[in-house]
Amino acid sequence: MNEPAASLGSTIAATIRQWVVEGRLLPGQRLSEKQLAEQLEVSRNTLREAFRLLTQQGLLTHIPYAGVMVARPDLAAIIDIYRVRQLIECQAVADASPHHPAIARMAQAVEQARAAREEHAWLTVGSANIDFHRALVSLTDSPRIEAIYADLCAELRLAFGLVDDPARIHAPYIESNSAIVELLKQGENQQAATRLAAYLQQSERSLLAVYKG
Amino acid sequence: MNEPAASLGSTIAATIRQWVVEGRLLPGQRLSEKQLAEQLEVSRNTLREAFRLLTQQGLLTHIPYAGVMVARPDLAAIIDIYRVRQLIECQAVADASPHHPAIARMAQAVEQARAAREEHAWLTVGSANIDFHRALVSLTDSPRIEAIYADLCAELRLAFGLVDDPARIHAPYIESNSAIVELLKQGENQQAATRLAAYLQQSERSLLAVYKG
DNA sequence: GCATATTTGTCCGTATGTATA
DNA sequence: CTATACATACGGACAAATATG
Repeated sequence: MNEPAASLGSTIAATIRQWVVEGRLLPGQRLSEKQLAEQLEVSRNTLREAFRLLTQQGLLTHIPYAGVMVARPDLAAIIDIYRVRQLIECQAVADASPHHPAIARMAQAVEQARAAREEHAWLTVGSANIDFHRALVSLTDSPRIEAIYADLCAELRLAFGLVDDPARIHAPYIESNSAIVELLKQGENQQAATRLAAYLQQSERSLLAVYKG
Repeated sequence: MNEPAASLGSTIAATIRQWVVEGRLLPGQRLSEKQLAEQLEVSRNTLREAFRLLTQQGLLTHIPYAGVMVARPDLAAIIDIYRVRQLIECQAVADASPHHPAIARMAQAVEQARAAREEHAWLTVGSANIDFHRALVSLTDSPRIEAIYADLCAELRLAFGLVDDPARIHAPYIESNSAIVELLKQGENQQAATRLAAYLQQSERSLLAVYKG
């Protein structure tokens, strides 16, 4: 009944995952087995297990006999990620009950984002925005969809990593998120879904704009 | 420019995957590392890599220091799988263009199912039904959604494996599938989605009924 | 509750195959 | 084309945890 009792491989995977989303490892960068194994003080076999997990999650790219590298999301990947987000999130909102407990978590994330914006803590604003969408997805009450979305978020953070100014990306959407919460509470699911779709489209556009530069 | 040059681990994974969907390995059955490694004539490390891949895909369950076993989908898992199917498939149909090339593939799958039904080849009927839904999902033009759905199908086959009579499960839905294709061609997406939702609900019910027995 | 046997987890050394300089 | 560096795969070894008596 205690913690998952994670194996060393998954622990290492979590570490590398952290490095990737923190930007400590950059997209396209090659990861040497021997070098990383020495640095993390694990054997190559253990490291390889971690590589397989992260490759499956889309964070690393594995080319047989050529090694693994940090995935480099291209334009097509970003478009695809947003297509999946649109499908999952809009449907989640459309089918939501006005009394679902996740709505409270969404409201809480909005408040956190507002407080962080006051202090110009843009990194926190970004995290709160992600929390908002994660809570939104949990409206579906589906463990599998939540797991899929978690992987998607990791890939997205990889893409966001190339963006220098987090304020531009996240800050303008706080009020939009707040409006979605209110609409859900009132049972106006269709309006909420429309609003969410507009947000996603705009977010995708800003991200794509950065990639063209 | 040649074949994907799959690693041995993924080759072994494909073999085990085949065994699982064929019913050669039963849900809940424990897989001994040493025994399987000898049987497949690979080292334990290579086999473990295959285990990681399949565990990530939901086909195997891994408990640290207790080994891996074939996943045993419970009632909650089946309900969850159908929730994901409903979300993905209905949205795919709702947003589909009447001229999408995937519609032709759907129609083709319906014809294959009809032909197989004539010959009472129920296994082929089942495969054609799966092809129908796979084509339906490709309406989204999203590689990630198609990959997610492929994993979902593997889990579903695991659950279907416990069902003795494939005819009961698949045969009645051929005409329903055919109706969906026609509605899509006419641009009646909402009606098609409604019809699809009814099918999924009925399919879920029959599967759950078997599990209670 | 305790000791033992089995299985998994992890690591190392080595040989082979592949890609790249 | 050759050579080097690296990933891949193997087998064996020991440590850690679990299960069984």
